Amino acid sequence: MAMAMRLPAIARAATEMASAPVGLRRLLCSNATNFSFLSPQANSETPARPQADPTTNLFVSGLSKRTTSEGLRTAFAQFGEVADAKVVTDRVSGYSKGFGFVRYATLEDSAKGIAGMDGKFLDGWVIFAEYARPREPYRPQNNMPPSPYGNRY
DNA sequence: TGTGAGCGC
Repeated sequence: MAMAMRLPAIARAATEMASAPVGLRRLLCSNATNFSFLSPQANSETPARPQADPTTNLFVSGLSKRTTSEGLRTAFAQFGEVADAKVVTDRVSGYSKGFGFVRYATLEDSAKGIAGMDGKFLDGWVIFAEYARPREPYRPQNNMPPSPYGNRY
């Protein structure tokens, strides 16, 4: 009886925690060093917005290492048209880094994707779906060693 | 334990 209660209770707790806003999630998932509710201006204003601006692009974390880009696309495709889905993998080992990106065709779809997938289970792991931050500008790695003669010809 | 927070090439 008691054993039968264990798994559902854990699953429920995980889902509840996952359904909390991202800021609160950080509080629940880690031993927070910053108790912002003790701060006077915490209620009036939140200086740093925890959530990125809405985009068609989603950042998905908490993925199982076994989840592939195809699995990611399949899971998110039930809530909208997925234009692109990618699990980020380590270049040398090929293993998943445990997070990825899903780009929907429209903003409406991406909103539905978050609502439908955030805090849900995928391959046995509770995943987090949120709007992705704009990708860092691509700068080609300049592997040229500094010339002893300087950069002038 | 591809040891688990994160933002990709």
